[in-house]
Amino acid sequence: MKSSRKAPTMADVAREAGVSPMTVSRAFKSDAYVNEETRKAILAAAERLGYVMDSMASGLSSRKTGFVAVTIPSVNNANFADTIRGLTEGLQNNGLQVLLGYTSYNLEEEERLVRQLLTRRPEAIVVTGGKHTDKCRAMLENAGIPVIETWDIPNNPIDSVVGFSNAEASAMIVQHLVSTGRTKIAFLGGDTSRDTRGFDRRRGFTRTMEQLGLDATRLTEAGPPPISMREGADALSRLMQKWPDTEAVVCVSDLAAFGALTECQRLGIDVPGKMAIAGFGAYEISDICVPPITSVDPHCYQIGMLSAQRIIDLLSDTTDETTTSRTVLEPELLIRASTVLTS
Amino acid sequence: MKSSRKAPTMADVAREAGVSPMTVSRAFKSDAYVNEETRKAILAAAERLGYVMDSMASGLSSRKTGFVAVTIPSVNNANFADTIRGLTEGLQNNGLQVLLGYTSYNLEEEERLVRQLLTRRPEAIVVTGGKHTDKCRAMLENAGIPVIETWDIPNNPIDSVVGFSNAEASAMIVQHLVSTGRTKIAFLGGDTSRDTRGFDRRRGFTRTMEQLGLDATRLTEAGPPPISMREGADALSRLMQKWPDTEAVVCVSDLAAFGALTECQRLGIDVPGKMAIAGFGAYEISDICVPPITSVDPHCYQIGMLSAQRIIDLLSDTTDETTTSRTVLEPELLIRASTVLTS
DNA sequence: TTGAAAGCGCTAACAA
DNA sequence: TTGTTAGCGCTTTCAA
Repeated sequence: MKSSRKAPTMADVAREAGVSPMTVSRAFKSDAYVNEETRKAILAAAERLGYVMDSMASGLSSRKTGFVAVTIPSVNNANFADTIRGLTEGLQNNGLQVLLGYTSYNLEEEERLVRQLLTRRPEAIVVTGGKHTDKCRAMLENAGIPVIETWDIPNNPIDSVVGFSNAEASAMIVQHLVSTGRTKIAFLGGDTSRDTRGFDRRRGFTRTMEQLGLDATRLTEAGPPPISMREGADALSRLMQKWPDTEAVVCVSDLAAFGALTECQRLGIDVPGKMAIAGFGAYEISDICVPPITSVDPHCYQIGMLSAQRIIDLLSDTTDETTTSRTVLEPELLIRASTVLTS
Repeated sequence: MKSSRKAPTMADVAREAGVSPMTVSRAFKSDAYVNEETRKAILAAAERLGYVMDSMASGLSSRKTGFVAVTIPSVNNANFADTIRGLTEGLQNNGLQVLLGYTSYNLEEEERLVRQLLTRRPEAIVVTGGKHTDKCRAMLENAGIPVIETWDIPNNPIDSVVGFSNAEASAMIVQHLVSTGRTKIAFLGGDTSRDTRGFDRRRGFTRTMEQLGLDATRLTEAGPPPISMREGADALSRLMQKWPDTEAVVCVSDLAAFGALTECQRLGIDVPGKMAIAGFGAYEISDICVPPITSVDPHCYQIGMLSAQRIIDLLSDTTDETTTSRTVLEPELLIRASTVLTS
């Protein structure tokens, strides 16, 4: 906070370089026609003055802010962080910048956040999930910009979708567990409608269990999201008190699954001998812990990348196509030692 | 992307409500003097038109964008995520919004990012660490806004500092390990100057070891940051080949420490019997894994909160004080079973 | 290839 | 309490 004098503007640079402001403006755009020599002179003048372009003013004038608004449930989550990376990387080559906010898994908070973000006139907006408050949905519909719903496959999408079936992810795991001979299978977490994705995973669990004619009532609550490792551990403890003969547990996330694994270690329950454990999210921990935990990879980074791609397509395409596209990713089952009997 | 017609402006709302644009502007500011009835009428009119304020235009005019720029090394890191949470929460009550970017632990990337962020005319900027490229430092110095350097205590700070001594964090751990009777202590990670904080932690290790007259040469490289759990595991494996009699290892982060712990489990090395393991960062995993891992809590959330507080103070304080303040947090040693011999 | 004029949507400053 | 005027710093559009 040294020099507190007013920041130089284009007019200042123009004066310094002996050209008109408009020429300075052109010199800073990669495309525009400017004599190579004058451009050099202008850039030098700008450098001398320590000029930094005001992209807010630029955006106001050109009606292109260069922002893409993104909302995620939590910043402290490796899965969403990967999606953000994919978005950022996919977008930055096109001069677009992510404007990020988090909702704390709260739809009212999402509404507040979306309202705030739209105020910045983003050129597109990416939201997590397909469930929103009515007002939020209305805002998104009327924003007049591309809207991408991710991490889910809404029945009634607002615009574009880049997601996967959370229910199917659970189904894959249940089928795998059954194939290893387990039938007394429990679900841990996903008990609140706040985390619609976790809720969907639990629904996928019960549905698949029922289809296979198995008992789908072993549902252990673990509280509102995000479920911590500790909550996963506590939930497993309660689970074993209630249904001591449980042979396998499907957890709403790898973090909960790891907590459950540690609880088994503390309780002296052999994994996978006595108990199989599976998670969700392909977090690094499930790959490296002992034993490694079976998980499902939803391809978080890809979700971000494909969303970015979609946005770029929509923004560059002049034809005002109303085709609401739907990109569905296939979750990948990662079978690991926590569910495999090596007998 | 339904209604693609032009978004309503204040002028539209003013017309709809039968007042002047200026009155609409006032109606949207919480402080300004507006008749309660006219305000209601205006808000109703805005609602009817689906009006959303353009805070870019507002910022241009008022010279207050409401942005606070923040750079962190990585989004996918629970520690930095906590700092972001602290910042966001501390700032939002004052109508300030975090504009986030990540540098991938790369100073050139930081420079690029800072340049881009300054373009948005933030009212303050928060950066991680005290090491920057010369150009980046110059930009920060000339930005004319409060600059907060965090997560470190630079010798020559740009402006304000909210940090802690990474070297001291290591010192605390070394002293603790020595107090438990270990002398053959190694350090894992922090071998690259890219991660200045990790580097400082390693320096703190060697310095403390030397002060205690112990061998400070057992330094195991783990590659450029971020160090994954897997890299921690691999590094421990190499460490044991090179110095099989090592009794304790100080890891650059809890993630590396957990990786090391799992490797010990795979190698059949008893922790803490044969080997003590300590980490850094107070990640949840180190609290819940078996055995739990001794760590140091740098109070990440507090760093964010205090930075936010400092920014608010600086922005509200009209006196143009040049006092570069320095807030130093005390890391907290969390002694856990991974280093404690229960004999 | 460059410049001049007008205005993006809003608010500061003043006047009523 | 409300309105008027004049920009904020840039780009669009048109003319040179």
